Amino acid sequence: MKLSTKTQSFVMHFGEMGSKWGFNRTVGQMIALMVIHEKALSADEIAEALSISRGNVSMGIKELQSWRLVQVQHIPGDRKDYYTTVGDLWQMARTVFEERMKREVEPTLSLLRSQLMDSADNDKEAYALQQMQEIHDLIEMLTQWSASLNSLKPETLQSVMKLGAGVTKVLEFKNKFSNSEK
Amino acid sequence: MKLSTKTQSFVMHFGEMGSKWGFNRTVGQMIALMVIHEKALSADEIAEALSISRGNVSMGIKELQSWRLVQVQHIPGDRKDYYTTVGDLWQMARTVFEERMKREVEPTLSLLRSQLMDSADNDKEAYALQQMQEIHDLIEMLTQWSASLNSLKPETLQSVMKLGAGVTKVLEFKNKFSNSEK
DNA sequence: TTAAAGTTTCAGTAAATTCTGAAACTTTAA
DNA sequence: TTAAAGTTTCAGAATTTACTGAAACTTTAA
Repeated sequence: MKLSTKTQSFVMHFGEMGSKWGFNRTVGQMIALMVIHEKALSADEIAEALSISRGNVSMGIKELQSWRLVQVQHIPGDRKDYYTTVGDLWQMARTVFEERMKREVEPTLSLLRSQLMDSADNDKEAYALQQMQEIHDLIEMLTQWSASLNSLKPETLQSVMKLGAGVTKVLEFKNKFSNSEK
Repeated sequence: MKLSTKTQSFVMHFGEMGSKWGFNRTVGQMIALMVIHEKALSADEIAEALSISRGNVSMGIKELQSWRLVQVQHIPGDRKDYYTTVGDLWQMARTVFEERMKREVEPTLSLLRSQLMDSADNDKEAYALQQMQEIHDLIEMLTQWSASLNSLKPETLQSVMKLGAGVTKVLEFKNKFSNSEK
């Protein structure tokens, strides 16, 4: 499988960025390849297209499956496994977001909760705990907010986003209305 | 400088998570230390508290300055540099968000734009380009939306967040209103 | 102006992560 | 049942990233 120049640089770029997005180079390349390739790919095709070892592909697929980004597809009469991305791009973006929250935020929330269980021994620690409390509250708020938005259906979410900072106007309006109601 | 047990585990946790958040272990520990320590710290104090080399602290400070998270503070009659976090925790969260967008998203947007400049040579490439266009549009929408929210003042942003998925109700209401106006 | 105190840099080393490839394991058609 | 095709695992090699510590540089008080 030969990649066109444009395809090639797209795939390589996702490799470079991969580490910033929570996976390693080859995993980044793999998901990029699957996204721009309409048909499902076998592990061998992936290895060939990216010039990486068969073992590495297998590791990468496992990783992408743990991210819920890739799934197996079977072709009748062919016992090979073929892999494709799960859902459309919107769905994938949501999934990546959810998984990153789970991996990057949840462990911290749970550490903070346990630290905040008991109280401070001295002034210095009191300040530290106060900061931890603030961080906890902030993260929790962001988490709940994003979870509630993520539960909207794509179209709705899209119109909310289009509104942008315009929400505030709607907010003011809502306040005015609910006041006049009383 | 000796750290209490709670402080210690907070700092170490930020070290572990650091890599998932875009910096390395010691940089993560450093920012955690500064956040829970009320007074500004000298490089030597940081090195001692974390048992890391002086050179490493210097590197880490440079990194945190490039993230706009840490600034120098001078104490009259003392020629040493002391370091503190920039702004309150809300401000820091915004800054981290902005910097991560800049580092994790902008390069991809710009690659996609350049790829989309010219057209496809064949069907396979046409599909690839179509996917790239979709990714581009999606990222751009998210970017603009988050930028517009980030421009709100903290209190406003907070009430928008508290509203959560409730925005949709307000949205419907707004639609009804603007229709009846016409 | 100088020397002591403070700060930064960076070459080399250490540690962590990623990748390869061969061996072990699994599946299925004959 | 077996052997060929397909798949997965994992120990060690390669690569990348982080860290140390000593040397170079900068600042300032005398």
